[in-house]
Amino acid sequence: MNKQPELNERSLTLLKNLVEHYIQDGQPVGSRTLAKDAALSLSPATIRNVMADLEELGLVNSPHTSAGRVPTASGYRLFIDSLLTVDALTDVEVSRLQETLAADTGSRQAVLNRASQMLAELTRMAGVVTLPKRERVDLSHIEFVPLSEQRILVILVTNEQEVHNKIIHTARRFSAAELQQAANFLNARYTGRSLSEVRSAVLQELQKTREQVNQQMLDVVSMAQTAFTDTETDEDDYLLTGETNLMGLSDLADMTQLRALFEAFNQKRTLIHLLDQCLTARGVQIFIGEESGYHPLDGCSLVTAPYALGNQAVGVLGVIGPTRMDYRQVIAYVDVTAKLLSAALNSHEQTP
Amino acid sequence: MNKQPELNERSLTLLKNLVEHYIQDGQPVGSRTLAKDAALSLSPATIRNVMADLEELGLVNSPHTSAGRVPTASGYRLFIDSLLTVDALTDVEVSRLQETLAADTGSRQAVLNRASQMLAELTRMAGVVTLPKRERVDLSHIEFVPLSEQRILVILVTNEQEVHNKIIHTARRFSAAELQQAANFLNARYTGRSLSEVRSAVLQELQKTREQVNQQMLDVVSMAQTAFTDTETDEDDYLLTGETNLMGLSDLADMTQLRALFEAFNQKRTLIHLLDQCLTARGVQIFIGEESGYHPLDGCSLVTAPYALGNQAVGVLGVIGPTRMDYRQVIAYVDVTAKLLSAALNSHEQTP
DNA sequence: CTTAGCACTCTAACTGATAGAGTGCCAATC
DNA sequence: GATTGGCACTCTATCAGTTAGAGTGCTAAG
Repeated sequence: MNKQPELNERSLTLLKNLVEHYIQDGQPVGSRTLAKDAALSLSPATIRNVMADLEELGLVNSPHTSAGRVPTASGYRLFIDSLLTVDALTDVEVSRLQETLAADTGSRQAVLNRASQMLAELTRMAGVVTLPKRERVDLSHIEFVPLSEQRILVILVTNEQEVHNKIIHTARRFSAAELQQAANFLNARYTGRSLSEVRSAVLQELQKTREQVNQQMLDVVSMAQTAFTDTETDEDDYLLTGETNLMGLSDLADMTQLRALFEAFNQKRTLIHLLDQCLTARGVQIFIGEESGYHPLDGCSLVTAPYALGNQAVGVLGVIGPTRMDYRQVIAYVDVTAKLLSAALNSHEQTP
Repeated sequence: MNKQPELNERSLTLLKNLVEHYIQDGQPVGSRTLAKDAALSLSPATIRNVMADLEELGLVNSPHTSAGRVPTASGYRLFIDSLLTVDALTDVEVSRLQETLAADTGSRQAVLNRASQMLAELTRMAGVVTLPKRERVDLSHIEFVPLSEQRILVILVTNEQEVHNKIIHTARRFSAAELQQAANFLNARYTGRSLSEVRSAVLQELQKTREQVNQQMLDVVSMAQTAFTDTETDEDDYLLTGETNLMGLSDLADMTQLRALFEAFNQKRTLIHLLDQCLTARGVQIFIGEESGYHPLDGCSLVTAPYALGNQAVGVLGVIGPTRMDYRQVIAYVDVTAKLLSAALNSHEQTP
């Protein structure tokens, strides 16, 4: 393999044109078509030679002997990374989107949901928004409510607005007064501190108290310990809208494939894992086809961008659609939606 | 129209055979096929005459001139109401299902979800379970947590286990002590009584108190009033599983139809309304095809049965699938699942 | 390096022929 | 009068054969 084909300007331009054509029509594009529209006037024959090179590099593909060429995953990748120019949206459009998103009503969840719907509607594909990771969880208030014999309902208010409920079973019965006392103790002592701080503080308390052999105190502390464990791990979830847009896109007409995709949407677990990987990326990130290594997404691409709360990226939003999608448009929409969502959440945070 | 064709025994048997054949093969069934298997030995010609009668009555249908007959919605209806014999499941099967359902772990929601999954798995179609209507909602505990200036988090525990959160805005600022006092007052006075009782009692209190012109008390009561409104209307929802089973059923291969169906699943509102209608029915109820008057369900049937908590039917479960489904089997499964679910919920209730 | 030309391949679409299934109707039969 | 056998007719699915079009690969010439 001494022959290492160069990717000169011309080849790249041709690849770009090919991808753009294919994205528009969904048909394999032949040399004649490319010869016609390119600013560089070349004969079909020349183009065929270039195509042969591109095919050798694995950037394009022929479905059969005499059909035009189709970009491969690598072809899309090169196109997106080096050839694609994304136009910013007009100010008018941006502010229209902002209005939709920030329509003042609603909880944080409602805003996230609107973002997902907006993406789905704009792109006519599936929109997805992960729920924000609560990086710092501050204890606002804790309350114990006795249910039956040894069951106690723990109500945990964090970050001034999020409420968690948890039923715990205790070794012995606690009186209402005891519970009240325990809650008062914890509230007075730990309000405003982060949950992890509280957890370790309570643990220390446990050791200190053990020395003093105060049985009641020890009970309370060990109960609190139970209450604080695993409170954060609940909501690893996402909001998916417009999945049905994916039906009826000719690219995903394969029923079995579509079914696998929808089952994956229901499972959630693997997809959320994939989305989490996008959290650390700076801006828009794209998985093309099989790149994700996640089988149900074969034939699909995922375009994501993280959104922030404060200065910290806490969640990811994006669009799922067929590999043959209008990346230029989708990237622009995903990008601007992420920014608008960050803005909306932060302003919402300041004036609750 | 003086000719009113009789539906004699023979015609009914033939209809029954026809429906059963069609359910199995999905192919229009012709006179010869019917002539072969029927216990009553008739020639195809005779059967053709009967078929002509059935067609005139709108019970069967020919897709085109020379194809066999297919049952219409009315045909299915007659079949289900008068001709179908449902075998009870074997004890072994029932107890196997019971084990799956009652696998001791989990909240009530988890049990409902397992029921839905069980239905989906058994029938290979979509299973649906509505969340129970809380007919009687008893106050177990109420708590007020001050958030910021005039925002108060109300935590309402009902029926010993269900927790509702609600943020209310108040006219003036309340101190933590005041809130504590208010909660104590309400808990002491109203625990164990139904929410609607509490609501009206509080209202009376409001009037009585107004005469005594005790401002603080009045504030508390009016706040409680706010807290108790609209607490019940939240969860009209259902658990749907196995929707993806519907893809790939040849009967629903039509993309646009399938898409409408899935969109309806997402909307939830109309479907829940339809399901609510089944709540009052005694046992298994069936909507065939367009009977529901609900367009996205065209071509689908809905088989439901209510389930009970105590002696009161509080929810509905069922199966959604193509009109051409094995009703005998599905009805048996839906029926037994409803009974098992009722049993599981009630035993769960008694030994929490 | 580029281009024109040519042979070749593959697909999509149309055609016609055929077999099979099923009906409707009529006349014969029980 | 109900039932049946026979026959003509209709509709569908399928297969093979044909054609047109698009596109490629290769080669030789500019």
